[in-house]
Amino acid sequence: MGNLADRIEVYLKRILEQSKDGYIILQRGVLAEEFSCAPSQINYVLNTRFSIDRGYLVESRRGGGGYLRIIRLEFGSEPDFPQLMKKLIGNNLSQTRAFNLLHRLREDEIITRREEEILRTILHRDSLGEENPQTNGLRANIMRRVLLTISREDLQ
Amino acid sequence: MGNLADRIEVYLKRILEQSKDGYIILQRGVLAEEFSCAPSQINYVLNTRFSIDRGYLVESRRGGGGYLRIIRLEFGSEPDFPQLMKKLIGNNLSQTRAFNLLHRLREDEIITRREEEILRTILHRDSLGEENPQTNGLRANIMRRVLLTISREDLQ
DNA sequence: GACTTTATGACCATCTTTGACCTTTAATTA
DNA sequence: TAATTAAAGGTCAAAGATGGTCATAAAGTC
Repeated sequence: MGNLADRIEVYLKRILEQSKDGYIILQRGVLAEEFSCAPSQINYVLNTRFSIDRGYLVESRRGGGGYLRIIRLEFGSEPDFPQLMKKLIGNNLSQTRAFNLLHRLREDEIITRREEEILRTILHRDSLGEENPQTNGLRANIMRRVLLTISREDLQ
Repeated sequence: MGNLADRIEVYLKRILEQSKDGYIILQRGVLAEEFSCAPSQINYVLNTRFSIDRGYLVESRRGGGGYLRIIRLEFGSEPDFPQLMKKLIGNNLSQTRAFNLLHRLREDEIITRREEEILRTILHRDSLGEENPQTNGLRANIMRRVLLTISREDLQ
């Protein structure tokens, strides 16, 4: 965790966890100031660590009184999360996006750490073959079917 | 044992021995610096001394804050695990044989029921494509990599 | 001397960090 | 109130920081 992006991620997740409403509001400039970094670094963290695939939504507003709002999307209670996931997966899934989705499933405790590692192994380029439309299609296919499996009643 | 590769190997194995989680994290550049050698020498050591056949997995990350993670596999004490795996799986694995193997792993309590179902889903024809030498090769590849993953000491 | 193992360096891939420039919105002013 | 200014946040490309690969040289071994 030596790098800045990771530290900012940890910090944001910590206060997000403490917030009771499932979201936090903050200012980009202030946060950048606290970490002594370029403001755009905050955007980098938001894009890579708080993406939709990872289960976060970021709203913002510019101008005076501008802000960032980071919202945690939990589907722990969502009964048809496979449906949502299906939308996220589509017919093409890159390794990066697949890993992000697994990250989210793990954070929501829908899969265990071991299951995440097993699935990462399988969805890795080294298993499926170099990244191209065909393997990305295969990856999407596998991911969709896995979600159906883990949402089976008898496996809860 | 006077050569560099051997000395690096001994060093890494010593700290790996002391680690309680079965893995260590370090930086390639730093290690190379400590041994006053080319960074690629570290890769040489990892490839020749910390290969899968010898019971290790190596993960890495590039860019700022990058690192190497060397993970010990459980079968470290079982020296012919790779041999066994070759015999069981080989370069071609039909769906039927894969399912039988999963069943055995489940009976031996090496994987959970849920893990078995997930893996069945993935190794099914409907995921990988109709049975042919190519998909059977892919299935074998996946199976092999999954077995290695669940042998990771940090996942026990 | 031929073969194998070890070591290096040039070049590549990926992830992070920064800075210059842009857009949007609120506050102020004429 | 329309125009202007100030105060946010957004984008993107380039530079920086790692680790990976591969051909080749150097060193050992038989």
